[in-house]
Amino acid sequence: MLMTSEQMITTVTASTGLRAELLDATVRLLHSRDVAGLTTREIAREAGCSAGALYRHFATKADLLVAVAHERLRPDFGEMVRRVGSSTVERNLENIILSTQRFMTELVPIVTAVGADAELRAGWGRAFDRDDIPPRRTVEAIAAYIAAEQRVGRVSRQASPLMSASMLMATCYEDALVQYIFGESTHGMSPTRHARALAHELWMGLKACLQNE
Amino acid sequence: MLMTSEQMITTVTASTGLRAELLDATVRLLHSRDVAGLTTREIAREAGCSAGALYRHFATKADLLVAVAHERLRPDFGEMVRRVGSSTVERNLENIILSTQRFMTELVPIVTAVGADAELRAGWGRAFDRDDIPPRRTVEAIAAYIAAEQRVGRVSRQASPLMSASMLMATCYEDALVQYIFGESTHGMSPTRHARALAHELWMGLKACLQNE
Amino acid sequence: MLMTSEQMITTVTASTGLRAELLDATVRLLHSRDVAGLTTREIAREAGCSAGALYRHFATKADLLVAVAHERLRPDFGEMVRRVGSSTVERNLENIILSTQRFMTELVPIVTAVGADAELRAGWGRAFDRDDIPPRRTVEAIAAYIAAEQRVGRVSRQASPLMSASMLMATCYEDALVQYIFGESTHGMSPTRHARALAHELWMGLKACLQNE
Amino acid sequence: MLMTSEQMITTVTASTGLRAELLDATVRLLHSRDVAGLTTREIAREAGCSAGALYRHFATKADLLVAVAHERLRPDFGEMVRRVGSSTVERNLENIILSTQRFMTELVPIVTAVGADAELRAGWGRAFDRDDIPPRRTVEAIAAYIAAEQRVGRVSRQASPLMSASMLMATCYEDALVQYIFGESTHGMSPTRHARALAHELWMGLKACLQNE
DNA sequence: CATGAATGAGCTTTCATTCAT
DNA sequence: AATGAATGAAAGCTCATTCAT
Repeated sequence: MLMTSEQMITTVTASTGLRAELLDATVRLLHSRDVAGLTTREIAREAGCSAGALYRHFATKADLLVAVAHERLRPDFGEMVRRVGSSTVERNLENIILSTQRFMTELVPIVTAVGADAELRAGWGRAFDRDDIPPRRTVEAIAAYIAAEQRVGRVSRQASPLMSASMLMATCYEDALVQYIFGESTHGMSPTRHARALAHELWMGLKACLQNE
Repeated sequence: MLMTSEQMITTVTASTGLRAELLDATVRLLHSRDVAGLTTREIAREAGCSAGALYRHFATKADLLVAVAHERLRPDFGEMVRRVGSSTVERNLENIILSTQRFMTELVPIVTAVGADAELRAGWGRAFDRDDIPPRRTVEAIAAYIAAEQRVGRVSRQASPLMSASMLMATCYEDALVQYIFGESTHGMSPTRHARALAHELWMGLKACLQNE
Repeated sequence: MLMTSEQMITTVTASTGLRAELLDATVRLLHSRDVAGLTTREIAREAGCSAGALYRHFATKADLLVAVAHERLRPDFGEMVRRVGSSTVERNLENIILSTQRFMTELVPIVTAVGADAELRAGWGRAFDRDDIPPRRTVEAIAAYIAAEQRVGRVSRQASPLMSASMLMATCYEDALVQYIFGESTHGMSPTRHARALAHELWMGLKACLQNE
Repeated sequence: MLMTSEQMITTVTASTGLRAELLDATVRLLHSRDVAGLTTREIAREAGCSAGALYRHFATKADLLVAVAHERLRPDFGEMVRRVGSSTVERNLENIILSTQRFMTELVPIVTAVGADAELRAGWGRAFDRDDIPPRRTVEAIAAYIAAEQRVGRVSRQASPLMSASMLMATCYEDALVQYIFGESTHGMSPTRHARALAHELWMGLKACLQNE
């Protein structure tokens, strides 16, 4: 089985330290769609500690959000590769999309909050290796699956795993973003239907004219 | 000819009223990539009026930004349909992508700023008809082109114009967003190369096995 | 006549603008010996305006204090030179000392407050030309008088006007500082007696063995 | 031999108790020119103990600084008197000035920090006997040397040892203060040249017209 | 006794908004 | 209608001090 949203993002264990409590509180506030309340004071309150306590664990607010990105936003698509060759590619893509959808629903508020603040943006820019930014990691994980299918002959040689993975991820992100802002998705589809439609469309390109190869 | 970036976003008519001047000034500042500096004072200065004058035309800053979305962020892909049947589909897609890339580069800071503020988000949510939200309009414009090519037989009947248009738009948005936050794109490609690669990958899916149809 | 303390430091005109009011309020607080209360809020309150209003006139607290230094701490010893040749040198020195004493009494709290804050210190360091720092100006004004007396033959050719002026100023500063901190001067003398004693001692060095020249 | 800077300020005995360690740590940090960073935490860290441990020895930070003044800032010019009659007075003065310069360089940040805080100022005011404040002690030590030279006939009877000592000390203090705030001395002289010039000028006054006595 | 996490008041600064002119 | 000075409620962050362990 593919993992659930929680598993993808973080194992929400009973946070022992205040540090973990603060990370959790931040994610919780971010999900509450009330980014205006994403103040250090509010985060501290949500974590059940004082305003100053936050700064014992994170030098700046930017650092806290970088830590959130590092420690709470690391999707693990590792299991997917094991499904290579089994089921159908289209069906596997559909499952990957469903997982990515859930992941993006959680990611959007955070990315939006960081993107809107020049300092946080710069903080993230600095915090990640040039070659290890989160979206690349996600894309590469998905691309790895597609490339594997390509190797076993279930995906056309002409397809670019990276571009297709990129389209998959981007479409899920955009859908989550539109839902975040407008309350409904671009195409009034349910997540399930959207996943099926997207998987189908991607599969069209990936199979290409396999019979001709 | 494809339209320039400015044309895509708004017809910069000679703004007569102060109201229009303020909307234009806001868009201009938003383009300068400094969303943090998007203060009412700065907008007023850019529009050449006083801080207080702004409030004679917009009750709040949120209202101003909603108006910007309504009246200044309406991309017009109309011309694209005229290219149906000419050149090659892949080449036309590439041009559409190049335009969309530019559009998204300008859109990202605005969407990010709105998305980060609960009040602005709610404002946008209220300001647009359920069936007329901006992304849908953009997607539909692109889908219209694809559907037209489908009708003239240059795109596979099995392709979904809407889903493909959606992937195109989303991929451009995501690329612009990553560049906005991390300074470089997910795949170290130049916009031109990325446009070509994306057009190619989309074309793989759209042509499908045309010869079999 | 030598000018009074107020004249030396600033003509306390009825402050019209808020800017002047803020400068005055700052000087007033500084004199109140309660440097802990030298917060922007307190300064604003003393000036009778809101916390934010201060920042319409000064970009930072450091800038405000630099302005205080520039516009409120400019002693004018110009008149002294006119006394060259008249009265006795010792008597003139005594008057200069009395003025300098009053000046230093006002200067000490400000210099102390600035010196104690790394940022303010750096601000002052930047605000003044390398060759035009306040103490140098004061010393040179006094030295100018001594040099003039030297030219008319009432002070020994062997004396260094600059060093003597420096000793005069420093001694007055030190006396004011000790009084500021300990409540009484280093030598339990009254200002008047101290001025006389200091003038006498300086005169000892300045006349040297005039009869031998 | 004249004593070194360390000897002048405090005998750095092997601090056994934590109390002494804290006093030493404070002096050390004060010397590092970063008075702004003089936090209780930093002091504790420098002393190798925890933040809370400090409060077992000193009720407040103010108390700690008062203790520092009492127990660590007692310059001892005692050895100087032994040089009476030997070398030349001017040369001896030069050496005294060099020592005083070093002492003042270290004293300035402390005095500034104390002077800027009303509570610390009051603490120091209370901590010292009216007749035993630190500057008086320093002045008297220097004056003792001058008076001794006076007794052996190498300094004019008309000179006031106390006033001259006062000028010497004040000039050194002022020089150190200006250097602390503005980064360079009032007269762009090196400490060595300044010491020579000051010694010379003082000597002018002290010798007076010795031949006439 | 020592620890160091936690407190919370207070600091400088920003900015949407108001209102006397 | 327009101005722009003034407001004042936050914001992020610091640090002397306390207290359960």
